[in-house]
Amino acid sequence: MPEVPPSAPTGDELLKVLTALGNPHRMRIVAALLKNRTYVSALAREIGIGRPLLHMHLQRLEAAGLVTGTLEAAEDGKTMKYYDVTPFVCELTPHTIARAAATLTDAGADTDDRSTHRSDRSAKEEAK
Amino acid sequence: MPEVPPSAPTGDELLKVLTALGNPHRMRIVAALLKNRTYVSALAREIGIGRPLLHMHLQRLEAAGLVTGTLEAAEDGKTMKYYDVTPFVCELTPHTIARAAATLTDAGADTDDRSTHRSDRSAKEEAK
DNA sequence: GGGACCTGTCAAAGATTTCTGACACATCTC
DNA sequence: GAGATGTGTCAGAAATCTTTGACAGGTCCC
Repeated sequence: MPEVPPSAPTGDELLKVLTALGNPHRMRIVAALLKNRTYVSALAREIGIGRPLLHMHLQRLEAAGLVTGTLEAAEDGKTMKYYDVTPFVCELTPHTIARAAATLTDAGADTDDRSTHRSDRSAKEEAK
Repeated sequence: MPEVPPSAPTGDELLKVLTALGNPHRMRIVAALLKNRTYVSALAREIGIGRPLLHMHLQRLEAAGLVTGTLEAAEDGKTMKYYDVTPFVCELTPHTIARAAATLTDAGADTDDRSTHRSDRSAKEEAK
């Protein structure tokens, strides 16, 4: 989905993007990185959060394909990890969502369909 | 943000939309409602989840302005709540995110800026 | 009245996400 | 070596989200 030409994302891809972006810290991270790329420690100071926490957020964003990190050696020999934002484009409309929802993997849950759902009294029927 | 002409959403609005959409069930709900509007109980059966759960998800979607529910009286006198999807449009790009992030309220947290952050040993300095 | 629908709400359990404080390792400078 | 910087990881607490079962009310039909 991170490609510049807006292609139809699979359900799981879009879901990952949405959950990645649906967090104030991560929105600010994208904003900060768009303004100017930096390395982890500097970014942590700029945003005002701890480094382990930022690390986790960056991983989430990178897993969704929204940012990319590269290890680079500074002139003084220190290795630092610089992050850049991916120029993603994603149109969010009912249609887009529906299209994506059709290809949702639901990974991690039962993939079968035996009806063991319902909760109310309106459940005991339906077997007849 | 739910307006048809894509206006710039505030940070909190966009955040609400993203967290609302970032859930497989809610994506399927939007998809199902786009195909044809229904009432809560029928939708619960169609999606295959319990009614109280669906109720919660619908509330979340409605709070984000993505769907709207209306109580309607059927011909036989039963009152049922029909839901429709709002024709929202939302362009998701680094720029959009950055723009929204600038107006993030961060409601529910400290709104001041006294530096009580950082975690590593790399924190004890910075005051000098 | 009893049964089949509809609506809503609540409390508690379960599962995830978020956050923090260590820890370990590296290089460069004094 | 000590101190300041950078990297990464881990375990556990804290907060949030998701899910379920039970309960409340309503109308209609036999």
